[in-house]
Amino acid sequence: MVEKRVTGRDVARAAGVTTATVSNVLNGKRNVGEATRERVLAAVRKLGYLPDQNGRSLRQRNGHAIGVVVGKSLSNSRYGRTVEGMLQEASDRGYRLSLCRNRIMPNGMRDYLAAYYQCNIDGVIFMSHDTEGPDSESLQTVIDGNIPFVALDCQIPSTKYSAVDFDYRGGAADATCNALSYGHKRLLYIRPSVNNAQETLREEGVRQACAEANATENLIVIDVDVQIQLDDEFADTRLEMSEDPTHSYAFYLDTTFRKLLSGRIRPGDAIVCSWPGWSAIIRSAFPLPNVMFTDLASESLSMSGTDAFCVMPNAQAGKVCVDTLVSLIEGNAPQSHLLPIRCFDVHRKQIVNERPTVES
Amino acid sequence: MVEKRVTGRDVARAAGVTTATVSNVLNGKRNVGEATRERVLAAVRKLGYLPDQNGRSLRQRNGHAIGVVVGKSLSNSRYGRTVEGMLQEASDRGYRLSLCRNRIMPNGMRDYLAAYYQCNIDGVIFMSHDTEGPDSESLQTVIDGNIPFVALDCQIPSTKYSAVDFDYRGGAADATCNALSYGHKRLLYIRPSVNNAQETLREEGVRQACAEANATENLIVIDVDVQIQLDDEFADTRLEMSEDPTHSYAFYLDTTFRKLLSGRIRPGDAIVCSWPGWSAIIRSAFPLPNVMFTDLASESLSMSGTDAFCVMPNAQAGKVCVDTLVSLIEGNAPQSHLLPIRCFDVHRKQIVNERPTVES
DNA sequence: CTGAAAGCGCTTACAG
DNA sequence: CTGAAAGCGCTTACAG
Repeated sequence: MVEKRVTGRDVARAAGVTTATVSNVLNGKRNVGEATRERVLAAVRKLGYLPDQNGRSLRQRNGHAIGVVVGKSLSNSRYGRTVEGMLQEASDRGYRLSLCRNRIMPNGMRDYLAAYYQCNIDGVIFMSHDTEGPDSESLQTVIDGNIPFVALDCQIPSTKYSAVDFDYRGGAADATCNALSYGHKRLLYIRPSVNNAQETLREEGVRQACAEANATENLIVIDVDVQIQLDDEFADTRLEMSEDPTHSYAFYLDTTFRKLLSGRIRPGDAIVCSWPGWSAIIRSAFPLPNVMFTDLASESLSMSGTDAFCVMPNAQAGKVCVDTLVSLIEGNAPQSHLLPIRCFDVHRKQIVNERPTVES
Repeated sequence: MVEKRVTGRDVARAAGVTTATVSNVLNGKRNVGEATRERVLAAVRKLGYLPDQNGRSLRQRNGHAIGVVVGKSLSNSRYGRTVEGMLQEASDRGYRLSLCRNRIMPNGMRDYLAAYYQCNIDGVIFMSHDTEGPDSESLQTVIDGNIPFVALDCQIPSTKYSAVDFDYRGGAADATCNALSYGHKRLLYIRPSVNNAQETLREEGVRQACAEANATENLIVIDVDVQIQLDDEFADTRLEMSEDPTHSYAFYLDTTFRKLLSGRIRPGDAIVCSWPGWSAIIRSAFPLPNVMFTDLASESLSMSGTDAFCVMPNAQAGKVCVDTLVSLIEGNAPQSHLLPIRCFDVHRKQIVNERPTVES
């Protein structure tokens, strides 16, 4: 596309040196005389030389790029935020971010593994979608091939690759503890009827906090069928494409909550919801006095519809993933990280860092 | 990392041919005898050969990758959705997606231009953030260098590069027309006090629809100061990092709306909001009867707090961008696209495709 | 401290 | 229809 590419040879000629010296000046691998160095740098500036990364990668046997498996989930702002954190950290560390899916290629291999073997990427960050991790066959390939691999939010610890996870249990416990501190009689915990590690841990956290506050008998757990969202990869694509707008997630939830919760919420209840935005929908459907809402996760507009919510450290998770992966690529041992989830109380305007004293 | 890389030479040896033949079989560039072809493919399968893309790119002078400038905006679900559309289309077309920012490098060049000159990417899709496009110097570089370039949502048409834009005017007109069709006395249009193409077009659409319905005297335009969000790149990072949670966007908006709109909303009003989620916040702050809300944009949970909203064709925009860019890379002329924005009415449960008849 | 040369893995004219 | 060879642009031992 460009008429005349500037190459290392052009710079060498202009500076009166060889391409080896140009390379050594730019990469600082070995000592170069000050005068020569200056001449080379001047030529680089003058010609606007930017080394071709393909030649570099071919020779060095690494691509200076990280593959990020985003699955079907990038429209979820949570994952977007995570990728943003990754992007910042990766560019600071001289790595590019290359997006992958989790699709099976014609040869039966997942696309992100193929990208690795094709030397497009030096390692993989696998972002799970609702703690759904990589398939076991791919995981075995990762282990056998010693592929630098970070599993984000997959809840599958291993000594063979790195893992970054969220402390769902602790976050839920803190949030529940905060809710109980307001002295409401009952605690309704509304969770999706899906069985994954995330929801199991959250429920454990809720139960644990209730037990510690001697409020186990006040806890009512309500399961919500969210099948529609989990089954249909293209639910909101259909909305977007105007093909079947009534299947929208929020519309479905609103309808579902109205049916499911009718007559079950009472004034004076404390309500803890597993997923972001649920508080606002339920509050708007059941405008009862003296009900305290908490979401165990948050989206951008969460604050307007709830009294407290957990803040997912998504950007931080992205950074930690990149750090951990680069460490693996450099030959270090795998690490595991468990990131804390903080609960923010809208009225008290503060993070509930430690569990507040219960006033029951 | 991998102990023993499988190379084209290994395949050639196993099949009793030269590397040239292996390449020709895999790329289908020239005719290869059926028997030879079978032998090569068998060897490829047996050895699990995946060609190194660096060697390929170095020789072919292109990287089979597209750069996407995501700026500071990927945590906005709208842009995540767009990237999702790009990813699907790009992988279908054999291109990788490489994330770029819009940062100035030490040499004074934007990172996405550097990536192009380093042959990391074959072209650029520039996703604007609130119709904020590339700086004019970079744009000149793009034009002078004949760099394949697609400006998404930048509202800066040119014959030198491609542009994909949204029909904000048409969407706003349709939505306003739909709101007027309910026969409310007044129409309050609540828009951010920012001067960009997007907001200008939306207001034009609103005014145009009012004029066509002879309702211009019923229109009241209210500007909202959203300075906090536009000024502070890290507003929600601070929230996430627990550094200053009270500056959250939603919290700020809630407070602002309560002050700004106090006493100005009356039962029986129709309210049109420029940005997604505003309807829900305002409705919850002013629970008045018989008020009809419309958002001129949508997020995932929009439906629960509003009566009608515009649906941004984000995934489609992503696909169109990739198609357009690939066409440019292949040497075709630049194109311009204007994507329609549909308005969805929650009660009528349908897309307002054509403007409904006004019943005033 | 610097140069001449080899080679990373691929594709593509050039011969036959 | 297939092979032998050149070369994409870089980095890195190897000499000096």
